[in-house]
Amino acid sequence: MTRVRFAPSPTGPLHIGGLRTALFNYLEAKKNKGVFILRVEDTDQNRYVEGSEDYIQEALEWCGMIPDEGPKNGGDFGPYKQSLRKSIYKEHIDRLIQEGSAYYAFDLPEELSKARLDAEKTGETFKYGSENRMNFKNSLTLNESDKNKALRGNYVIRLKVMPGCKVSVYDEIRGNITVETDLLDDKILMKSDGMPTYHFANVVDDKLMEISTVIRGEEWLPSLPMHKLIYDAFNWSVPKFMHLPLILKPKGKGKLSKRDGEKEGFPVFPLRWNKEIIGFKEIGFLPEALVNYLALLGWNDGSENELFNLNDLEKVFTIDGIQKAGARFNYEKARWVNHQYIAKTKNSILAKNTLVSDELLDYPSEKHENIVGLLKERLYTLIDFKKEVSFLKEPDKFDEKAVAKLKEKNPKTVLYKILSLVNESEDGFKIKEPLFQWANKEKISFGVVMQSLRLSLIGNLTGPDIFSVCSILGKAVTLKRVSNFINHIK
RNA sequence: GGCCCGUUCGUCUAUCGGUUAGGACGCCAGGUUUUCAUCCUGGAAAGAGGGGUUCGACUCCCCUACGGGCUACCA
Repeated sequence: MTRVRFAPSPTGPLHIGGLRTALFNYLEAKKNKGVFILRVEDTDQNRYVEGSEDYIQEALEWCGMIPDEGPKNGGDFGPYKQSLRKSIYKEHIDRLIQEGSAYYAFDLPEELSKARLDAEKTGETFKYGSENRMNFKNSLTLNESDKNKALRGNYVIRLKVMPGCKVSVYDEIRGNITVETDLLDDKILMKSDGMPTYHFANVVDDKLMEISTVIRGEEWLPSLPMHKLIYDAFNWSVPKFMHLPLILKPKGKGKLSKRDGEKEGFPVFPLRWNKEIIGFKEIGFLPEALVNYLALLGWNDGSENELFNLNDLEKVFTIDGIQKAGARFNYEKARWVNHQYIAKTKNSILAKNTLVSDELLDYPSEKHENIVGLLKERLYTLIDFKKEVSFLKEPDKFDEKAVAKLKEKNPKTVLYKILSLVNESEDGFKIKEPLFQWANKEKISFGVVMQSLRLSLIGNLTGPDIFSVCSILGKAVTLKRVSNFINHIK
């Protein structure tokens, strides 16, 4: 049974790096008809941010990735929030202490940071490990009575790493990762507030929740051998591991951060987080498009196909398609993918999206789908709709440069002809053919004809097909705008 | 600094020892369109460097360079 988990920390809004990790977990689960679990890793109470748990759940739901088990949906392996599992961690750490693979340490944080500074001065890296653990205050060095006294105060519990060995762990994407235990720290497993660290909680929960494959970001690769040591200490078999490449900044150095969005003008979060920070949803991305683009960042199916919705992905996803190197985020391409999805989406569905429907409130609903159909192929994001739909409003100003140019070509006869054709036309405004025939006969260039029409109706020279615009505006409005324009150029 | 991971067009990528190194975004040109956009056609654009292994290396190995990550009582 494939069981995978997405395990974010509720320290703020989930950003697209996390969302992609969730996606690959989800796909691995669905591909194998397995279970997708959401587990909230809230072991750091200082960094807990109100609202982020809900945000994570909502973001996953928006993308169509509903957890099979999790804090909201429940499940047989709960609780799914680490802060609610303290007794479980306690029980397990006690076992390690008893068996001698973990020990209490009483060093003050100040003492440790001083030791760290001292090491830095001599150009060395400080490490609390097998070489020097006997120089510190811990249950290995204190006598029984001092130890018991110390146990009444603050203490942490550290993993006792066996020196002189090699640890090797297999990663499904990268192969074997090997490290010498001499290089490893005696990592803290339990903090002085009684909460486990990530490393410990992660191993215990993955085991207890029967996770078959751990899929997470590459930033965890260096601690993988240490995790293996914890599994070993419990005499547990390890799950499969897959460490995903990171999403990098569009330009410059390093991985994509929350700041990059503000700087470059693109979202890094799926949904709005607060008043200032909007997400892909609010800027007019379809969730399928975001999911599609995120899947493409660091994965491909080996074919030349690039368009996959979540359903397609569930079928074609394989781990051999996952890239090893980090991938730069490219907003232009993301927009292009979104453009493809918008153009493919049915008018009726698009018209219901609030970014679209809000712009259509003043217009008769029977025309909504026509308007959407006329404009959707021009949109890269849904907020573009606001600008595109402005032709419905009477132009408040004209492109005077274009008007001046047009005036030289004596457009009045054209405009009066348009008026009369529109007048004669009953519905549908099939004025295109007669207008062109007339222009041809009168030896008036199409340019003048089209510019007259466009300037009078919209006020400038860009926009969707002008005869469709006529048709949507209706007879009365069209007549009015053309007449107004005739007055304007007097 | 130490450790781990990586490296094909500007970007995302195909190639799994023998290819004119393919596609996509972006860019440029042409076409369709009254115009802008869409759309169609074409173009420029890549194997980090150096050693091996091999009849043959983008592909396998080593070194260097570069990039990324980790190095907290954060995850």
